[in-house]
Amino acid sequence: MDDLTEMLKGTLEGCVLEIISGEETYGYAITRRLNELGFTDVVEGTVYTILLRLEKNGLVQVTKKPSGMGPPRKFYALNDAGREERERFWVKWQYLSSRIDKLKGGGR
Amino acid sequence: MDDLTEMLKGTLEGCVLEIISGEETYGYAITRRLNELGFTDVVEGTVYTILLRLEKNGLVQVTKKPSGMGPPRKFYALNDAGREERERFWVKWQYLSSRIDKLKGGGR
DNA sequence: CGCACTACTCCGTGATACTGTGTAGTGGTA
DNA sequence: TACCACTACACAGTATCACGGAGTAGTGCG
Repeated sequence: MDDLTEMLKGTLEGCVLEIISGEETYGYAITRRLNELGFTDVVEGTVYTILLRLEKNGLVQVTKKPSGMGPPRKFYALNDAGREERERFWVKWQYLSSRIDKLKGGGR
Repeated sequence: MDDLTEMLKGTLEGCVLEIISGEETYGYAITRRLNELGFTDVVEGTVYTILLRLEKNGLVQVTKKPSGMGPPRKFYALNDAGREERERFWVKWQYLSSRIDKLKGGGR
């Protein structure tokens, strides 16, 4: 798939929120998960900027744990604000995708 | 619907391509059409920057016509490159939306 | 000891939608 | 005439976001 970066703006953060909501996890693993899910070109640098942003915006709770497989990991879990933001994201996604699909189908 | 601007990045241009592909039209009318379609916050300034970009990238053919209802209008129509770009846009949209929906549904 | 893999940080870049302001043409109305 | 509303386009500046690249560290394997 050729370049999706522009299309991912605003949605990738929501995807990360969704992944975190499933289980407490960390940056490196989130990147691998996104790659598995078809977001093949998403790299670590991108995910870490999103995670720092989530932390700065108070949407996640962060816990540092030793790894055994390398440096310590920063585990992320959604707090209440994070769960609300995740809800808002899905509402927006639903809204947008329905409008786009309507436009595709003739826009009537 | 609260702010969709980030989510629109990369998709709004495709929407404009789709609208133009339906009929030769002009900036002001495209803005109204987008508003009707549910992209309520999209304003003229945004549409004109997209149209200028499409023209600069050689995806449209432009024809100036007098209006009778105000200043002359610049009508836009897709050329071959524009039709190809439109195709690529829908392929990308299909790819992205299917991945996101899969993630939403549990990501398996 | 070097290399691969894991794991995080940070600075800069490019693309995009948006904001605000300005210009201009037409028509209605007081 | 003077004013306003609606139509129609242009452009400079801003914010946000994903990404690239480089660097730092920890573990284990040959």
